[in-house]
Amino acid sequence: MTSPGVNLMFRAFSDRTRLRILHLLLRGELCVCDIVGVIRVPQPTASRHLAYLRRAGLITKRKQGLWAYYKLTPAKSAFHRSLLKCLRQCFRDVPELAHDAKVIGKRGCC
Amino acid sequence: MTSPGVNLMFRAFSDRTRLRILHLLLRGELCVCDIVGVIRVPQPTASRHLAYLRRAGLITKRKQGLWAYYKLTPAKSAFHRSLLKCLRQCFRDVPELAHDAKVIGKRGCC
DNA sequence: CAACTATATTCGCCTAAGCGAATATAGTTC
DNA sequence: GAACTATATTCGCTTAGGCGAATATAGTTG
Repeated sequence: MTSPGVNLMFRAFSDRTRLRILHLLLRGELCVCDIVGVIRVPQPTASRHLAYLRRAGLITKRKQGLWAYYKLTPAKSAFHRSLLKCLRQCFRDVPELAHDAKVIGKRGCC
Repeated sequence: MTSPGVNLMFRAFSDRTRLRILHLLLRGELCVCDIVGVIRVPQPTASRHLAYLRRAGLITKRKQGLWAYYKLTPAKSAFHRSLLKCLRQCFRDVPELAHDAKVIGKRGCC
């Protein structure tokens, strides 16, 4: 009846851990262990949030061997594009995003 | 420790009723009875959501006599501006917003 | 002040969803 | 196939928050 999509996408952005994951993915594809290594959260927690983001249509998964790589879904609507812009703008308002950016700069892949 | 602001604002957008209220307010100030009249939700429900939106810093309240008028808070950050843009873009993705716009077009004030 | 009107708050109930801990799955390597 | 590694799922617990119904508050009008 009504679009669950928009609500679900906003909801996806409303959790701190998920916001950090999304923001990391702005830089491109990452595997789970990279994400875990940067945001320092238990691996099952990361997987749970990644599943949530996938359900919301915000990220896609690519499996290769033991690894799972995630990246942002390319925006397919004006709304989605605007949401991604919000994501970029968050940077200055959410302190841990700056921290994450610094940490991932210093890392190789897992 | 961490910014509750961004999370809270996203969360505020993730409820269907609140999204409808916010979208109505894009047109300017409205009183509670107007909102109730358009989105057809019990008055206490509307008040509850309005209180939520106020806590999130998204709307402000003006009391005049018996009436309470609400309007969008002017954006004070790039992030907030982007969020409002999302709000405008939602229009085509959330069917009831078009309906609401039609209904409010035909109304005088309460 | 009594009746009325617009708005706000409280209460009890129920669901979504977050977390840590444990466990399952799947692919790799020896 | 046994051990190992990366990732996913499940479980039990807890909190946020949605809803309807009832009630409270505050301002207005007679």
